[in-house]
Amino acid sequence: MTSAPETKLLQTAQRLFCSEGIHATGVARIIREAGVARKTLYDKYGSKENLLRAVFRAEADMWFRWFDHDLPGTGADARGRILHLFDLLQHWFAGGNFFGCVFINAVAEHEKEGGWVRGIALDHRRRINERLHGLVTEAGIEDAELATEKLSLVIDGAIVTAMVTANPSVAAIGRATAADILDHALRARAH
Amino acid sequence: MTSAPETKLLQTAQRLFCSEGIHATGVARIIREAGVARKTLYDKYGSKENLLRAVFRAEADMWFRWFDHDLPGTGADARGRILHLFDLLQHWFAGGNFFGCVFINAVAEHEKEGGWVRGIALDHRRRINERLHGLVTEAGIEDAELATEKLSLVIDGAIVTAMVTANPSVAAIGRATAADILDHALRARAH
DNA sequence: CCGTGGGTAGACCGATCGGTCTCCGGCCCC
DNA sequence: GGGGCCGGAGACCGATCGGTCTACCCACGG
Repeated sequence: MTSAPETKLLQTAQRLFCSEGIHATGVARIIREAGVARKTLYDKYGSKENLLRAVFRAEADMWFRWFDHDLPGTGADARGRILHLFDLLQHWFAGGNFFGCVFINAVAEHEKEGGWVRGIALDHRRRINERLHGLVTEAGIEDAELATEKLSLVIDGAIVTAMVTANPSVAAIGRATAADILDHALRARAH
Repeated sequence: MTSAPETKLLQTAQRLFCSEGIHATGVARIIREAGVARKTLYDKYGSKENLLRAVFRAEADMWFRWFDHDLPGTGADARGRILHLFDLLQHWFAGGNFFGCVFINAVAEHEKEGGWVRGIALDHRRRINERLHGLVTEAGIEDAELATEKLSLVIDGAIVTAMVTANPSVAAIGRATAADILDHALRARAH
């Protein structure tokens, strides 16, 4: 199993990178709040940048646990699972350690032309949208690409709004907007 | 009139803060690309933080030119003006100097508990939503608060998605989503 | 009982940070 | 034509940055 200092570093970095900002978080603070020696961080991760990459992986894992475990576990139909995704978002927002999506925040504070961060965020977004597209198609929506892009945009809007306002209930606004999108798309099919 | 070095500094900071990140942009780079002396920056703005405040003011001014000049100038009805806002967003995204909203980006890379940045972003958001609420009410929508929150969320989603993907046409996705929201709200009124 | 490996504590490095200061060139107005 | 001032060039400051390295501690297996 992974050693205790390693996971402690990952969790501390995940919290600090989002709540304080990545550039604003010094290595000294990470190791102090993780209760770990400086050398241990560099033994385990090699650099602050690699630690950030590990945080990316951890947040991506959370999303795919949602798609591959939590959502199928509800037993709901495709439309219900899409809407339930916003309940999972609300739970995330309300968890007390939510300060935005680390992918979005990282893109915001890194160079956007030619940097490596945006590429990772784009890949993450692509993989999320693949899962969304599957649900949308299963729901019987004709223009699945359009509906997927709309839902993806609403999800990002909910995440950013929750970060700025610190109000978890914006997920319910996103849920209602998603319902508008799905209703519109399914009504179009009924023609 | 404001002196040339002052506006040059503001424009350079606006571009660099968004394209490279605020913390990642050093004062040395700002003055180099602005072609201005270090002393001039501190004579005009006093600190990097105050320069950031000026960038906040400049971006807020853009939004209120939209609401108070551009949108009324279209002559469209309230629903049409709400949708036209997304055309303005698309023009903003496609301008070549778009790397996200400086308010959102600044919140993303600053401390979110007890910091001054989030307060400024919240105030900006409140003032935008006031204008949105006026348009939504004028469009004859019953639950104006809900529709306003939905539209605000879609706008933020479009901004963030455009930042990550560098694709201006996501504004059209936002426009179509806004149409779904308005249609749903206006159909509810027809009952 | 001793050796080894994982971990802590913390000194230390060069680079860069935001901010202050001095010096000097050139332009404008009396 | 001369004095005042705006602003460019850049040296300089203490603090902090990410990263390296040494010394020591301690638990565990032969």
